[in-house]
Amino acid sequence: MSTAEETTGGEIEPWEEVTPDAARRLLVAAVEAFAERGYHATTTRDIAGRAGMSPAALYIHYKTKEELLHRISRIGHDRALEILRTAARREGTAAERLADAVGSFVRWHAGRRTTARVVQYELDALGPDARAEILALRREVDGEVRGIIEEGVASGEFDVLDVHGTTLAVLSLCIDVARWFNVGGPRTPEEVGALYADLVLRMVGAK
Amino acid sequence: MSTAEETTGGEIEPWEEVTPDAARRLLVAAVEAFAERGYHATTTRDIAGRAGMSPAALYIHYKTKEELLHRISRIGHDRALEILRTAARREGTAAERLADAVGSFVRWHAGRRTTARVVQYELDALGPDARAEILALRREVDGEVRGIIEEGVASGEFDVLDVHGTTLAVLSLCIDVARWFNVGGPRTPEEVGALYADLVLRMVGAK
DNA sequence: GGGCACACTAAGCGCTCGCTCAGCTTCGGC
DNA sequence: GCCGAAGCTGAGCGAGCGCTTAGTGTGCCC
Repeated sequence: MSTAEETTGGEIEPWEEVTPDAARRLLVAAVEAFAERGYHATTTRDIAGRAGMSPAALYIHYKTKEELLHRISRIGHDRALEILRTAARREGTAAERLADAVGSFVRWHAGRRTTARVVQYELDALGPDARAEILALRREVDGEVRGIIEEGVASGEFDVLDVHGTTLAVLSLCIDVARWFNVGGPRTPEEVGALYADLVLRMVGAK
Repeated sequence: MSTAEETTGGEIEPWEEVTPDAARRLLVAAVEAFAERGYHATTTRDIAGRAGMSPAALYIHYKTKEELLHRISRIGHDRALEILRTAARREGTAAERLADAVGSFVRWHAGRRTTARVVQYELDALGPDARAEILALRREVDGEVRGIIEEGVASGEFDVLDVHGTTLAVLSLCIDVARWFNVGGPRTPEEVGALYADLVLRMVGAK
């Protein structure tokens, strides 16, 4: 395991908002472990060990193992939403903004694959309250993409019959990258982002 | 919880190849539990309880909890491959066969969502040998879809620059249905299948 | 330099996990 | 009517889980 150094589309080293240092190390260790084995198959001893600490140290910075997942999920969803908002609110045609949104969203899912995996696939491990909070963020994510598509349809740029269904499909395509993308594989996050942006423009019938 | 009765595209009641009856009940219970909570969060007591048996009964029919997952994954992948092969080998243009493949594959992921969820998302819980066996089946799945796309490109029906990447995206779209599809939701498996078939034809630039 | 807040560890508690095993019931063959 | 095989249960073992607690080391304020 090496320190991650891939370019991920203008992102600074993440998790810097998590302090103190020991809490961040634990959180980064949890992201890696959850992404590798899943939340339920990860032990608190494993997380603490990866962070170079004893099992009990975890509980000084986090109340429970679930709080770690909640924090990761919250920060990850905030970041995902920020990426989409930036693309949605820039200047340009709907096609340009949709391509930008899909491209950067996919680059994030590929380049920060470990984080994205936890964020997208471990939602069910959260308790009802945390889950509801995260689901609200997901609806905002959906809204950003739907907004761009609706504008493209309104302006005549796009040819889409089922806006909701197509929005779902676009997000689906992006999110699933976290499942299959292989960091050591033949494709860079940039290449996948460019390919998927093109495919999505075809899906919406961009002129 | 009711007995599943949705139409799923001409499928007979599945798991009938699993005998004796008690073994099938346990396997169906395991599919439900794994799909709901995930493999690692499911206990053997839960599986046995759903099947109306004591915890020890499980071990008369299966050596370990992992063997249950392996059997489910194997049967599910066989079924998925069969669906794609049927579509790929029928008569018709590449566009017709691709639409049929995507439509029926999506209908299966939506209509048999619990099975599909386990099949697509619990692969990592398998040991190395079982995992390798399943990965070989996945390569065959990939090959069937890629084959149709290659034929469409060769015949001039499709306009695709990156065949491998586009194949990945098409499968991605289908598989992710198992993550978000809601049985009580507003869309039927048939509707999603039809929408996704149309989107995929757009992705490959079908004339 | 004494006292105290803070970050951390070693040890371990109570619990539940996957899985086992001795024994009970049922049933077909003769 | 007896017997052995097969299917299943009740009780429980050893292990590992999330988390707690008592105690230790360290650095800062005065």
